[in-house]
Amino acid sequence: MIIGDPYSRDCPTRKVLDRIADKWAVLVLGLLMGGPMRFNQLRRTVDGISQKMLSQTLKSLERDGLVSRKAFATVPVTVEYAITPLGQTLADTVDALRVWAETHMEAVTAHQQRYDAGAASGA
Amino acid sequence: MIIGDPYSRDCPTRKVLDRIADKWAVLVLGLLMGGPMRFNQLRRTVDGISQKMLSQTLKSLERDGLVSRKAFATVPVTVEYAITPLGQTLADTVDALRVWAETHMEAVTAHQQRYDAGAASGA
DNA sequence: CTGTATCCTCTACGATACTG
DNA sequence: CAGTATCGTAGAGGATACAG
Repeated sequence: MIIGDPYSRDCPTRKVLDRIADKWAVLVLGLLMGGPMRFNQLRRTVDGISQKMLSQTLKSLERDGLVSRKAFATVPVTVEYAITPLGQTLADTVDALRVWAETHMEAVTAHQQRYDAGAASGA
Repeated sequence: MIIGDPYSRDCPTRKVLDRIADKWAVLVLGLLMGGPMRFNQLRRTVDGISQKMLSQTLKSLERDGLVSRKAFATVPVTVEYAITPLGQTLADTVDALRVWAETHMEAVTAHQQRYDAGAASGA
């Protein structure tokens, strides 16, 4: 049954991949590393996210235990989201990708340009 | 304009994220770590991938310089794909995610179940 | 302020068929 | 065997409006 085989359809590793695939989740997670934030505060900070996606992302992160939600019964309801210890471990891991990007993105871009130039001239 | 800010729309880090987001790319990359493979060989090994996606994925990986393509002018054309040194560095980084998954996936799943149970009862 | 529900579009992907 | 081109569909995600 090979539960650890990423090449089979049902594998926990693929699930993590899908979570990382969600760029909004990664972005929000990274943002919360800097401390708790409120809903609209997140929305304003993450460039381009819609309420729907933010809401959806936060709910998903909370369900996974990566982020915690705390509501305050103030007059206009206030909600604070914070990263959990578990979420912190994932965020740290994902951060390695950011480092990779910063280190190698230039090489990738350069290669893309060479590739595009070559493909255009029929090579 | 903060080009290095992942929270702005145009940021190299987001591009890497998008690449990782592509589970097929990750899967193929991981597979090629074990040595060069041919097109249909990859197709047979990666459970559930379509020719279209495999073709597309390989082309994309090649363009990024993460994978190299070598064609042999045999009677039925033979093509071999191999991971590049650059691709290797990414694969290694991504592997950290696999490790995270194996380490924490159980905790995540457990939390999901608790969450679902709580949400159902209205807590 | 913090969400949820609805609609609507747009694209990613699979299936299929065809070429070198 | 290795790919490309076309078509159809399902789902992701944005915009909007509404509710607690």
